[in-house]
Amino acid sequence: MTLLYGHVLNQLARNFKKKLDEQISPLGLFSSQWAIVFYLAEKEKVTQVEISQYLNVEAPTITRTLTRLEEEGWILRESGKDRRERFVMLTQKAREQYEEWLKVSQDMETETTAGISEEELFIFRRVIEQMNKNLERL
Amino acid sequence: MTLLYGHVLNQLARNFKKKLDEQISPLGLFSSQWAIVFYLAEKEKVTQVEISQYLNVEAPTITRTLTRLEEEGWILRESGKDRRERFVMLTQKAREQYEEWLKVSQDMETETTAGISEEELFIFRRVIEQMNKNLERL
DNA sequence: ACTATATACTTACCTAGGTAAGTATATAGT
DNA sequence: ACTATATACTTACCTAGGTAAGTATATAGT
Repeated sequence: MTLLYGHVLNQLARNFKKKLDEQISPLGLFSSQWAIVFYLAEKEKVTQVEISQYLNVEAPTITRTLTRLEEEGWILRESGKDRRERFVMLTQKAREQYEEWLKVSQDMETETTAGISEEELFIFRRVIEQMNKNLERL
Repeated sequence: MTLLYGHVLNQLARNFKKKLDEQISPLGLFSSQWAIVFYLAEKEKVTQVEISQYLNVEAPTITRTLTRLEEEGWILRESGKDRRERFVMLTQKAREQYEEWLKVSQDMETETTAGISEEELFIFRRVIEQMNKNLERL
């Protein structure tokens, strides 16, 4: 019995993030910020809780990252009728940059999956899904 | 074309780390510290560069984590003849705890891979390896 | 032997993940 | 209606990843 899966998963996730940051941070965003922007582009207007649940990241982390996105002018926040909530949406400026960010990040995905068959990728995704389910139970 | 692999990889790696931290941090170590301790247990005495290369983590991060391990009494550092180097080794105290840490982390691996066939795990590892190779080229 | 370069590590500073506890508002139970 | 509880977000503080630049020592090229 060896320790393996935690280790290799952590390494690959870090490699991916590091390379994406190299590509996308010169365009004004870090990869974790991009994950939020990508979600907002589809959803128009969401609460912080929705972002937190979608990304599976704790609320305080989301608060901090949104503050940075707001300071950079990529998002706006407004309060709803439920005054505990804050709605988040992309600015026009962010929408103008969106295609460029998307291209960089799609290219990363294409490069990453090169030389791997559809069948292998399918199993890869299934294994990840099963592992996530297993971890939820703990 | 969707963005998928970076996202799901990041999520799974975080889930794994979070659960392992829940289990192992009450035993006096965080999961990233455990990765170093696990390596040291096999290697007896290594330089920081060796740790950095093995884990594929930048030197400044290793420096910081080793400082914490030293403060907690889990490792010792001594300088070699090449006075730029610092050799790192486990303390007796750490060796006494080792089996307990190992058990927790092996149990995590077992739980994580439940319900996944050997064949699927084999392909999973191969895909990860190929993705790492692909990313190195970027 | 001398100087430029390389290597090992550190310092300073950034982002991003986490937990624990706090504040303000909404909801549920009576 | 009133009070206890739940919800949404924030603040404070910890670990861990990164880059850029610094220090001290070793090595290579002449």
